[in-house]
Amino acid sequence: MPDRTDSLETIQRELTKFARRARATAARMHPELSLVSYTLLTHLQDQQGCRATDLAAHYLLDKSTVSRQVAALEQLGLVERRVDPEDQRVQVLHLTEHGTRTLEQVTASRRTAFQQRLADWDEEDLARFAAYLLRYNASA
Amino acid sequence: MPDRTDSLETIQRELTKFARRARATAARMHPELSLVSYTLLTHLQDQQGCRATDLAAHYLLDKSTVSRQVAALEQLGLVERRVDPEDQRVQVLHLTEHGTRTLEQVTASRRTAFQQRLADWDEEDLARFAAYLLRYNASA
DNA sequence: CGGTCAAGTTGTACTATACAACTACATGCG
DNA sequence: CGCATGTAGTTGTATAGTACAACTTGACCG
Repeated sequence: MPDRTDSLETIQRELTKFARRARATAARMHPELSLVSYTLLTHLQDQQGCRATDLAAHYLLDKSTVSRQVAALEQLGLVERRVDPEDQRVQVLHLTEHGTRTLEQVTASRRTAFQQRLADWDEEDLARFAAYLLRYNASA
Repeated sequence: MPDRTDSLETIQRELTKFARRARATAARMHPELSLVSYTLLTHLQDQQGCRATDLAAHYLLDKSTVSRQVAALEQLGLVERRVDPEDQRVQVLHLTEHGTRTLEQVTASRRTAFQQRLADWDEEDLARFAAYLLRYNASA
């Protein structure tokens, strides 16, 4: 078995390799929805709507970045803003019908890509890999 | 145990989460060396020098992108070009002394960050996680 | 030799991003 | 109440990274 240092080195190298490719791959797969846009939409879906500030905090993005991303998503008709009646400063963001459908399509095709890529993994390895990734990300 | 679909979903979600954060984290950690520059330098180190075209092919980047990255690294004195005597079109890229030292520093501090983050993982989990990442990336 | 191919550079454009300055609204204290 | 301070979001500006297309230079083959 490799020792601790070897494993750390490998983890670092392979995660880096993955990160480098991810955006480009995502962009090629879905020219219509960047990795960032995609994750913002999934967050809106999971949270059933949230504020721009929440997105910025959750994804460690500047609020100006989120503001522009949201503006673009709104232009595309994927997202809509509803002013919070409790606080006029706040815009609660929601997926539109079109946004929901688009997200479903992209999610489906991403899922297919992952399925193919992991087709020859057995169920136990998949479960363990998933658990490790969760644990890793949770430690951030 | 989660079923196959659950695991695939988790893997997809967690890898995406990681990818989204990686660049920003790397940038904060090492303002002097972006994730891309860092990986280009490590490739030069591993390969003991290579051509710009090789970098482009390996990292799925356009040759113009690599050309500019390399120009920047040369400006910083991290990389030098040596025209291949066999073929005047080719520039073989090498780390400079300064490049080697800078890369070592960044690598060391990245290693420390990973060590801290994975400090409470036991050796077996690390080895397995490393193996899964290797296997995953190899399937690309 | 001349045509075709390969390596690399440069022009141009676009996206994602940050930071700073600003507007609009909210809230709480004197 | 009314101003001070704080929060949500937008806009101006700048930068990095990237792609694609057009170009230059050199290699190689028939």
